[in-house]
Order: sequence, then C-alpha cells, then structure tokens
Amino acid sequence: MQLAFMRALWELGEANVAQMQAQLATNGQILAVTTVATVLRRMEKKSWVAHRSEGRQFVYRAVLSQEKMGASVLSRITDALYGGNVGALLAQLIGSDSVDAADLAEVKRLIADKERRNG
Amino acid sequence: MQLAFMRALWELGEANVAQMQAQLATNGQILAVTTVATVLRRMEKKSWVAHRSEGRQFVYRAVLSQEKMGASVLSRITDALYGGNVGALLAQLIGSDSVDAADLAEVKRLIADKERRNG
DNA sequence: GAGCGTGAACTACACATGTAGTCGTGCCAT
DNA sequence: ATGGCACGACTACATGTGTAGTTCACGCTC
Repeated sequence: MQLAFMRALWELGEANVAQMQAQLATNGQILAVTTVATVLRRMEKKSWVAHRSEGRQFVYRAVLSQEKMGASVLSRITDALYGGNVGALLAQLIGSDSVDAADLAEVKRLIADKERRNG
Repeated sequence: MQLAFMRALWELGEANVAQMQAQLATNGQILAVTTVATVLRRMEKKSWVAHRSEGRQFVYRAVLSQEKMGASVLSRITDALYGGNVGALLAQLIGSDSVDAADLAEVKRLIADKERRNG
C-alpha cells in the first residue's frame, strides 16, 4: 500500500496531505485524511519521503525515485521467486496475457536500443 | 519471506519440515526447525501449501504454482508501481544492468514465439 | 481578545509476519 | 514396559502496516 503512496507522490511531484488523499482516491484508495498523514509520517521515518513546511502544512515529496524503487522491488521479487534468474521473470511476463502486441513491439525497440548501446 | 518458502517447495516438489529447513538454508535462510514448521502451518491456513501425513511427519507441497504466484505478484507490482502499465515495468527491467545479452536473446526468442502463436 | 477551524502529533487497535520456545504425545529402542 | 526422542500444536513476542480517532497548538475571524 505504501507503494500506492509512492506512486501518488511520483504523479504529483509534491503534495500536502489533502492532495495526497485526493490523488490516492482517484487511484482507488479511499482513506481518511488522518490515515494518509499517518502513513506519510511513517514513510518519512523510513526515508522514503521527505517534507518541507509551507505555512502550517507539510508538503511531501518522494525521496526514492520510481526507478530505484522499481529496481529494488523487482530484484527482491526476482530473488525470492526465481532464485535471481531475471530471464525467468522476463519469460513469465512476456508469456502473460497482460502483455499485448504493442508492448512486445516496445520491448523489441528497447532491446535494439540497448544492444546498439552496448556494442 | 514466505516467497522463499514457496520457492523451496517448488524446487523440492514435496518436503517435510526438515527438508524444507535444509533447502531454505542452502538458499541463504537459516531458520530454526520450529520456525519453518510455524510458517508452513500459517501458509497452509492461507492455502498456499497443503500437506499429507507420512508416518509421524507432514509432507508439504505447494498449492500455488510458480506461474500463478508470479503472475499475481507481478500484477500487484505493476499496478502499485506503474499504475497497471506492464510496458513500463518491462522497460525498467530491460534497461536494468541485471539483464545481460543472453537474457535479451532469450526474450527476443520468446517474443517471436508469442507473435507466431498469435498470428 | 476569545472562539473556532485546521492541521500535525499522539494514541489505538487488529492483523500479518518473522522468529522461536515449550508442551504433549506417540513411537522406537533397550 | 519405560524412558527418551522426534514431531506437530500451542504460545509468545516484537515489528510492520492498514486504518482511524483524539488531542493540542496556532492562526484567523469577529
């Protein structure tokens, strides 16, 4: 769920508690304002987010980038589920129905890019 | 962590508590036997695993396949982290350093397969 | 200047999870 | 037959997390 908070923050860039609550609501998470504030405070203790004061309000921002977070989560999953074998994870993903032709095309482009870069 | 248990079970097929403990140990998780038993019991309550009795021992097996589990975890991640955009996740993965040339080749093969199957 | 509203801090509580010890019982060996 | 061991069941406890209510202080309004 904290991931949902991070996503909201990435989408908003910066946000006070009320804005976060609204954003989370559009993403399907209806939460009391106090809940949002609590979670944000906890995430700040873990240094996932930080805040500055603007008048009486706190304006939060993400400390972890989506890239870092994604890399870390994905690597955890890869280890736990596939014993560190990224290829297996990729295979699973590509085989799944949620990946459509457009995604495949995009992936091919990305691969070509990467191969060009690496020689 | 429970994911580590599932992985151990997938690797072993079936296992009693002692075998599970050993397998987890080789995967880097040193745990007391009682701990292994407790976690297994909890996972059984959630129907992630099941057991049959063999003499005085319980022999556990996975109920969730690696594919199902992977799909569900990955879809949770995709939603939480990328707002449901699998392509974004794939892009992240392919861009990461943990994916090498061999992985890319494999992915290309998988894509070709899938495209052939789908027309 | 006193009340009211607003917002952060503190408190609360249930549930999951990581980790492991103790208990009770049944089986095997002597 | 009996004592010890092996094994599942039960109990325990700290921590994280999802969720939200209550409190306290500050600033604005009349």
